[in-house]
Amino acid sequence: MSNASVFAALGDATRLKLVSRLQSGRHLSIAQLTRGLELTRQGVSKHLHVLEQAGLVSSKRVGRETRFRLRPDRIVRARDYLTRAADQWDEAVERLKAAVEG
Amino acid sequence: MSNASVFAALGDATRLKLVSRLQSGRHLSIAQLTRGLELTRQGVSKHLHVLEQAGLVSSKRVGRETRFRLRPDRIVRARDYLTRAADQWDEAVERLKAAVEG
DNA sequence: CAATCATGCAACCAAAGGGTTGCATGATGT
DNA sequence: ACATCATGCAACCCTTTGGTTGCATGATTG
Repeated sequence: MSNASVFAALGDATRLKLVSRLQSGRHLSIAQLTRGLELTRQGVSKHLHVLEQAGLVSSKRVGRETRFRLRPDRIVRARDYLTRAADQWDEAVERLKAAVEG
Repeated sequence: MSNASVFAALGDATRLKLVSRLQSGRHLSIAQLTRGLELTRQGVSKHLHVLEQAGLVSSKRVGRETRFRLRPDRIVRARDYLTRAADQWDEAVERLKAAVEG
């Protein structure tokens, strides 16, 4: 929900890998996402739940498997937050410079 | 250092507030940064250390106080990472669309 | 229907995190 | 010199987190 929880969800190497793998645009099952990670299926499942709680991912039951897909809107929101942060810093520094020179 | 540690550092409401306050562009002491936060000075000090370890902030001793300033380069790097993530997702979805239609 | 596959749920565990208090130290102001 | 201010360091505490194992359940396949 909040920006902090989105950043917290991204603040784990395993979860970043999951997000990266979901950038293929496809719906992937937990078993598929577990492939290649040095981690049990349940561990991966927990990470996916964290990503879902943060709104970065959504899930849909398809038969006996649960498919996950990326929700890029939250990523875009987080990116915009950082863009504004960087811009505000630039502006503040410009103001300070002007104040010193003036 | 890594992207994950930068996101992890940003994944806390208190640390986001500290970053926000440092966007003024000035060097602020721990005591100044503690003002207005419902938290002890030592708590704030720990958070600042986390931000510094992640490279989001740097510190300099000035007399009896330690001043912190923002290092926007790491923020920009994190923003660029999210930008690429969103772009790659868009491209992947376009490819999937084309494959379905074709 | 039986075997198997994908998952969820619960219990459990060690480690990390966020917070506090107490004390030591070095710089400032009177 | 003395009192004070800003900080660092260490110990401690409770909660969260990242990970596991074991078992139950619902879907698939033969």
